[in-house]
Formats: sequence, C-alpha cells, structure tokens
Amino acid sequence: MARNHRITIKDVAKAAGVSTQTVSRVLNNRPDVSPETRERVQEVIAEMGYAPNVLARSLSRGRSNTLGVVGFGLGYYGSTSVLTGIEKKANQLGFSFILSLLDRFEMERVDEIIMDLLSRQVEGIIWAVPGISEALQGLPQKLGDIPLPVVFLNKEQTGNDIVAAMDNRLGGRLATEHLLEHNYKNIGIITGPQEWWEAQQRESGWREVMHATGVDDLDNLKVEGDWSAASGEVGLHALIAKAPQIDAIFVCNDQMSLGVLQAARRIGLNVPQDLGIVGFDDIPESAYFYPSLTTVRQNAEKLGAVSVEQMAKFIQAQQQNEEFKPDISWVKPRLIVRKSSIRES
Amino acid sequence: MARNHRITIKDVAKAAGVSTQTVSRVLNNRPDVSPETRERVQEVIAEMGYAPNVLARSLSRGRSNTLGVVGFGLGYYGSTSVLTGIEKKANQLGFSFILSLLDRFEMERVDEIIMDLLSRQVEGIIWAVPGISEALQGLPQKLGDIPLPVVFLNKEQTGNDIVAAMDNRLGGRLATEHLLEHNYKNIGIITGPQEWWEAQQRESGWREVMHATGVDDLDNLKVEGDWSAASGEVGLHALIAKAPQIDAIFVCNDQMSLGVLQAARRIGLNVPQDLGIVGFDDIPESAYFYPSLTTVRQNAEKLGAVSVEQMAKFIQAQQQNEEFKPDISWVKPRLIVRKSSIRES
DNA sequence: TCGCTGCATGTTACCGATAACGGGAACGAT
DNA sequence: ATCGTTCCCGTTATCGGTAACATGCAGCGA
Repeated sequence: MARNHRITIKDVAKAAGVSTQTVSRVLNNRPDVSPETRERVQEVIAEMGYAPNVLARSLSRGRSNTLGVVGFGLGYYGSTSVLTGIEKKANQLGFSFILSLLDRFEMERVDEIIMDLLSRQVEGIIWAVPGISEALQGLPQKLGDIPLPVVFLNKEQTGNDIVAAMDNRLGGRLATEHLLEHNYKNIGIITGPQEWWEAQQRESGWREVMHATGVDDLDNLKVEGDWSAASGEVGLHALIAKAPQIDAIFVCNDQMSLGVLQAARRIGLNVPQDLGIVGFDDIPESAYFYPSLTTVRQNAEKLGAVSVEQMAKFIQAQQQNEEFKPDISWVKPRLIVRKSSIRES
Repeated sequence: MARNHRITIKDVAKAAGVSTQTVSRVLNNRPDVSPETRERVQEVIAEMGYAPNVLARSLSRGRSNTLGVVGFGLGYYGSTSVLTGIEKKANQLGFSFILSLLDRFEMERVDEIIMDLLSRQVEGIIWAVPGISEALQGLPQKLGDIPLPVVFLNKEQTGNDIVAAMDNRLGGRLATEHLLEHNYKNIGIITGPQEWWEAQQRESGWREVMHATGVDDLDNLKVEGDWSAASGEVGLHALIAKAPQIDAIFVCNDQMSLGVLQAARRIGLNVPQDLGIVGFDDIPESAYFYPSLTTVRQNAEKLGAVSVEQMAKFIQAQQQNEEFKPDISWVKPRLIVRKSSIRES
C-alpha cells in the first residue's frame, strides 16, 4: 500500500534535477543526452520504481500500440490456440490487445464492440469470429467503413480484405485421400455448421477428392453436425440410415469424432475394421480416444501469430505511407495418423 | 477508409455550436444541460459517428476502468472458462482488461508483466496463475508492495489477500464419498502436480474422507500426475504396482482420467466393474468417454465472474474511503454421476 | 575577438478529455 | 428596482507525456 500518488515524469525530473523533457529523452533512448545525465536519470527511475504512463504517451504520440481482438467464445480448442498465438506475437511486437468476446451473432452487439474498440484507440482489429453468416450481412462493409485496418481470420478473401486462414480445404483433401489410400471406398462426411467457412472448406476438400474417384451423389454421403460430441453421435446414426454402404467417415472435428466413436461402439461397429474415422483439430485428448484418432492437426497458434504479423506490417506500411497489398496468408495443416483409420491386417 | 483524422470532442462542439464542456456534459449525462441543447449535441454525435477517446478520458479522470489479468497459458479447460467468466463480468461492470499470459514461472517475466500493467494504469490485477510454487517465492509480497488491489484465484488466503477460489477440497470429498457409497473400498488417487494448490486441495479432500474410514497409509495409495492424459496412463500402472488392492481411483482431472480409461482397457481391467473412476473438471468430452465419466464439475466461469466482482467492490470501497475486509469467496463444485463409477448389477 | 557549429538541455504548445470555477440570463422575493 | 437563486453554459487549468522549437555554452577557425 505505497503512496497513493503514482510517480510521474515530473517527480523523476525533479529528483534528478533535470527537465521532464530530458527524462522523456532517456525513456525513449534518444541520442541527445549526455552519458552522465542519462545514467543519473536511469538511476533515479530505478530507485523510484517509475513506470511511464502509457495512456498519456499514447495520447501525446497518437499511437496506442493496442489492438482489438474480437473472438467468438473460447469454447473451441481452435479459438484458444489462436488467442494464445495472438497474445505471444502481440507481446513480442510490443502490442497489447483488448479482447472482446461475441457469444451470439447480433449486429447490435457488434456495433457496441466496435465503438468500444474505437474509443479505446486501437490501431487495428483482428476479427477472429468464424463464419460470416447471414446474420452478419453487411459486416465486412461496416468494418470497411472504419478508418482502421482489419485482419480477418478464416474468411473468404474479397476485395481489400487482409486475411489469415487455415487451409481447411487442404485438410479435407488430406483426410479423404488418406482414407482412400487405406482401402476405404465409401467415405461419408459429418460437417460442421454450414455457416462456418471452416466447415465449408473442409467439406469442399472432401468433395474434390471424392469427385476425382467418380462418385457423384455426394450429398447423400453428408450429414451436418454442430461441432459437439452429441452431434457426432446423432450424425453417425443419420449417416448410416442414409447411406448404409459407408465404410469410413471424415468427421470435421475431434469432438464430433468422439461422439461417433462412442456411437459406433454402441451399435457394434468396430473402428477401424468396419468403419474408418479421421477427425480434425488434433485436440490433446484425441491420442487417447479409443481407438486413438487419426486427425488433421491445425496449428491454430501459428494462425494467430500470422494475423498479428499481417496487422503489424499493414500498420507500418500505413505510417510510412507505403503500399500494402491486401492478401491472404495460408497456414497449412497436416495429417496425424493414428489407429482409427488403419485396419489391422 | 474514411478521414484519417479521428473526430474529437472539439469537432463535435464546433459542429453543434457549443463548447467542448457542454459536449462533455452530454456525454456524461450531467443534469445541467437544457433538453434542446442536449438533443442537438446528441444528434451531431450520432451524425458524425463520434466516439470519445477513452485514453484521454482516463488521463483526465484518473481512472482507467481497466483491469490486468495474468493467466498461465490457456491450455486447460479451467483457464479458458475462468477467462470467459472474467470477460463477461468485466464487460458487464464497464471494465475492460489486458490479458497477460505467463508460460513459465520466472520472476523476471513476472516483473516485466507487472511493470507493463502498471504502465497501462490498470486499476487492479487479477492473478489467475495456479500454484504459487517455490519458483515464485516472494511474489505475494511483491504484489503487496504495488499500490494496487490484487485478487488471487485459487490460492491460500493469508494476510490481507483477496481471494476467490473453487472449493477443491469439497470436490475431493464428494468424489471419494461417492466411490465409498458405491461399494468401492480401496480408493487410490492420481493427483496433479504438487505445487498446484488445486491439486493439494483435491487430495486433502480425499485424505479427509479416507482417514474417516480408518485407512492410514494413504501415501501408498497416491501417485502424482501432471494433468496430461499421458500421465494418467503412467499413473494407473504405477498405482497398480504400488497397491494392487485398489478398486477405484479419484483421478484429479478429466484428461488424466482419459489416460486411465485407455490404460485400463489395454490391461484388461473393466471400468467400472473392476475399477471405479471419478474425474475432476467435467470437460465437454467427458460425457463421451468410454465409459462415460463420473466427475466433479467446477463452474470456473463463475469463479472468474466472482473475482471481477470482488475487485469491483474493492475499488469502489477504496474510492469512497470505506473499509473493505479482504476475504476468500468460495465457489462450490458438484458431482456429475455417469457410468465410470457405478457397477452394473 | 567574433561569429559559427553542434551538442545538451530547457520551454512552450499540444494530444483529447474532464474538473473547477466563473458568469450571464431568467425569475421570484423583498 | 435590487438582490439572491437557479439554470445553463463557457473558460481555464490540468492529467502525463512528447514534438518542435529555443537557448546556452563549448570549441573552433578566421
């Protein structure tokens, strides 16, 4: 419970017998301070435990070094990994960030959040909300109206958007090709909610590969889930009812895969003998599912890091009035092979 | 890409033909503004899309309405739930927060983080780092030296600390009592890392109940894990080697439980017939483990919310120069009964 | 000796808001 | 008519920094 009055640059200046400007020069490592003065000031700073007021500095410099991050809950493994990546990279680049969590798609709430971020003088917004659904029609335009750079995560790149995305389509291809290579023929899919771009992309990777094998009626091999284990369970039953011939499923995340494994066991289907399963995400648990789960590992932490890097580059270019061509940066997933997709011989 | 120059209170004042002070009054809902003027100013604000500069406001008012939250990675279900709770409650009470993630216990990094938070003029710090271990000796004192309120999560309450904690000891009791009630006799435990207060508390709940049954040599029934599924697997083998008589285990989190279930299956132990299992956390997956997992559900989101409430109360008391007695607020867990602990008759 | 240059430092203004204070207009009371 | 209130609104100072400019002084060459 030290003194209530926080120490300011003036206190330091007085104690060191110099002007505040000189202290400011020392703080910012400017060259035009004599070595002796610099040292003395630094001593005083250390002694008094002075820490400059970042708010005042931001106000004066016109730069807040703060980003806004808008996410959609923290319920998914992917979300938290992305956030971790953002935190680390932001920290590394000298940014801090304000986290806003959306828990439903409501334009009103979005307005609120954006206003709030603008108030706090963020220098850019990282939009980590999945699935720009119909509920958010007009959002990109609204974000475009803001005099601020926005980096989108996992979104279609249109116009001048800056996007960082996981190559979910590639992931879908990897999963499907793997199953084909291991002698599964009729590969169904349990997708995520259709509004999610991630879900669409994973599915389209599967479609691409399946088309190439000559199968045409793909809709008949598809069921939509909601990412939950429960929906995986329901999905398996639905899929078998629809297409009894299936002998493998690309399940679009690991939690649904868990539901599928559970349901398969109940109805006496042996995985991987009767049914091959490949998941998506590689959550820490999936190596311990029974059987252990073959899955597409996405390095979401990297994705978060990339988004911050893009933002930093854009801001820098903007300041130096340089050109910055908006682009999409892809992060590539890879397949982790375990037991759920390899028949024992 | 609208105008580069952000709109300030001066622009609004000019456009509305009043002084900045009047605009300020309207912004802060002060009474001494005539209805007509108020309305006119509000119209201009809406028209121009003006949002006040929170940094400037904080500087002037001497209040930042910002909290610092220090966490330890986001790898655990508990951590993210706590964070979600913090975000929601903070938002609700008009606070925003700066998130700093510690990923190792290093005093130097702690110093850095605290300096950074002080620089940003946070009004308080929520310390959500588990297990004040030896590596952090002296930390509470250091935090006590800061002229700022600190709310600790899941820590022993000593001195003037404000603490919000999950009643892990109660959780341990619930788990152990449940197993005893279902005719398991020799109940072992796989704990978390001993430096974690959570782990200690869960274990001590188990000890309490076991002591009451007259078992004395409890150390022989105990193995330490590291929260990972892998350590659960190893733990089961170690425990059986040490104490072949065990017929049930209180596994101190759900991920380790998963490892235990997997390992039990491998060595032909039937859960729950031969071995009863109760976990801790109730992660979304645990209902889909095989068999589904009986576990202690902790409402970590609530815990996060409580910590913010405590902080808000303290800050308010401090401002009004009122008394605030530091205390510990407990959040109670409850048992979720599933199949891993109920023998079929 | 007189500028001139360059370094080290101080002064002033300003960032965008709010607090504290001041002052005019309208109105009722004396 | 004068004075005191109340209501509304403007002016000024200030929060804690930084940018831009000003200044003092030493060293130097002419």
